[in-house]
Amino acid sequence: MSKETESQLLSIEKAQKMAEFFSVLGDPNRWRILSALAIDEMRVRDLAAAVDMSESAVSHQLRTLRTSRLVRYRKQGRNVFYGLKDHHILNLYREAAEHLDEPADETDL
Amino acid sequence: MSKETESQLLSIEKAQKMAEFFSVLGDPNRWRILSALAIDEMRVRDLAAAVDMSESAVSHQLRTLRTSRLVRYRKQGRNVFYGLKDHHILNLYREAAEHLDEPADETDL
DNA sequence: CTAACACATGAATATGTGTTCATGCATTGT
DNA sequence: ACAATGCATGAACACATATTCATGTGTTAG
Repeated sequence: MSKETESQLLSIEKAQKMAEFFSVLGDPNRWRILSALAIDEMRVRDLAAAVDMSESAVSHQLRTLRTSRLVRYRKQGRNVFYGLKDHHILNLYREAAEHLDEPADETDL
Repeated sequence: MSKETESQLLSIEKAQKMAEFFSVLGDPNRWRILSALAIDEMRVRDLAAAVDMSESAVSHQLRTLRTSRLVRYRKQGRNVFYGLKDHHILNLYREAAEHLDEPADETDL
């Protein structure tokens, strides 16, 4: 699917990596966290309040998001500020939103 | 995050829909199936052979992909030909591949 | 120094998900 | 008509994953 070798069967390894990445985006609370961070940088504690989750749960999810390089963080004293890492997440959101907005036709049933 | 209302906290419902959609792309075998269909339209049976899965497993996955409107199908006698539905899947692939190709920096650990 | 605070982490539990296996349903060939 | 083919589906089981709870680490306030 890359520029030159478009449309080849994905290797098991590459398919696995794709799946692992998209799985990270397969959780509603992670999307809520990401959307909150799209507004502004935030501390874990404020993030937890914003999305109505326990600080522990948020911290666990942030670890996942860090591993996938979707967020960055910055320590300042005993606070840790998180923010979005790059533009890819926004592009993925837009692309998916477009797809979801398309009307369903009969063949989908 | 839409054009005008960029950067608002995602509602639980919208976050849920996003997550559901991305979850579909969170399985390696579904990516293998999609990449096979990117090459050409295919029957279930050939698809199963191509990705080395049982026809039943492929059929189950195709159902998921149909529900998400990622594939279309066309019946011809007792055969059913599946194909990619639209361009979004390719754009999502490219965007993710770009992200995965970016080097990890120290703050990710 | 000590207590409180902000966050991270590990273990355990509950819930979700993908495959297999068995079976069902059309359609085609003889 | 009957058997075989191609695909779909439901139940069950195995495995992954998200939250909670308890605890640990580092930092600031008193």
